Amino acid sequence: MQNLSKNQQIIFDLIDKSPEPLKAYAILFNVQKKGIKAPLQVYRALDKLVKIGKIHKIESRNAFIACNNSSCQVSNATAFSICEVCEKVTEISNTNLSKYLSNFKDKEGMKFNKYNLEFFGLCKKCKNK
Amino acid sequence: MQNLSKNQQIIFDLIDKSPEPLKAYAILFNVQKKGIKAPLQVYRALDKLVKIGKIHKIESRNAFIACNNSSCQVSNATAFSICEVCEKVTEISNTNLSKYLSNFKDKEGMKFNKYNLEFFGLCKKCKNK
DNA sequence: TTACATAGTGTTATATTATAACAATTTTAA
DNA sequence: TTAAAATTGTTATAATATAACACTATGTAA
Ligand SMILES: [Zn+2]
Ligand SMILES: [Zn+2]
Ligand SMILES: [Zn+2]
Ligand SMILES: [Zn+2]
Repeated sequence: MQNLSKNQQIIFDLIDKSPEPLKAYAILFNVQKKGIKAPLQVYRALDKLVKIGKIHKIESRNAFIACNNSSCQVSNATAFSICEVCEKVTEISNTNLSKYLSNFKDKEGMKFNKYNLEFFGLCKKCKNK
Repeated sequence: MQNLSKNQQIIFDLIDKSPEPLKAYAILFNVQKKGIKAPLQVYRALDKLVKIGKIHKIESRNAFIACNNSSCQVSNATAFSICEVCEKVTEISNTNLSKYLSNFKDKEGMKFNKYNLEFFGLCKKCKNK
């Protein structure tokens, strides 16, 4: 559990308090008043935060959310649900699922040290409309 | 099983015969001799081909591969293994896995009509080096 | 404490990926 | 046959991400 650098902390705080995934340039816009002026400064912090598992990238949306799963300190096994109407994203923490996927072997018996799963559908709210 | 339009067919053929996932601008470069000159022409064909399940997008790589799974004619349930060394991508067709994921319910009992799963690790070849 | 490695910062420029907007043509099906 | 839906062509531009270089801060081990 290492300390974050200045830029990493600024960017993590922003993502962590956001109710929705944030895109890199939205982050850039938001942190310019704090002195972070260039895309690279944002992307470097994002890369590091992803690497240490403080945030995750939602690949299908090119957006970033804070990890909500204390046991997920390394970002090697992630699962999300994504509402196709309101774009609400929720990290899924399900022991059964993560066990199943971590132990999954392909046809040739290969196991994988990392996975990312994205479910798509309607969230509860959007379903009841 | 609808027929493909001219541009869709050209682009599908290219992806289908490629041993590796292709990126949109690599596709564009390759089909320029066939008269497809602009990014949008490529992206429109890709969108359609993804929609009808003839190809899939590898989200973490922004690249496209042909579907190798005859039962996967709609692209609503996809799984891939990706080698982090040589970038080889293989579509996984595993009844047990797809059943498990299609029936998965989250904490609130929600089911999802669609998912995409990407495994990362070393392919057989890269592992034995 | 010095020196070395590692990680982080700041900056400019540029590469890569993807869509907006508009006009025309072709295909499909009632 | 005619109207809707799908596809095409084109120019311009938006959005996402990295290269390259110079410098600074931090940790660590002699
Ligand atoms: Zn997490
Ligand atoms: Zn919703
Ligand atoms: Zn498929
Ligand atoms: Zn490999």
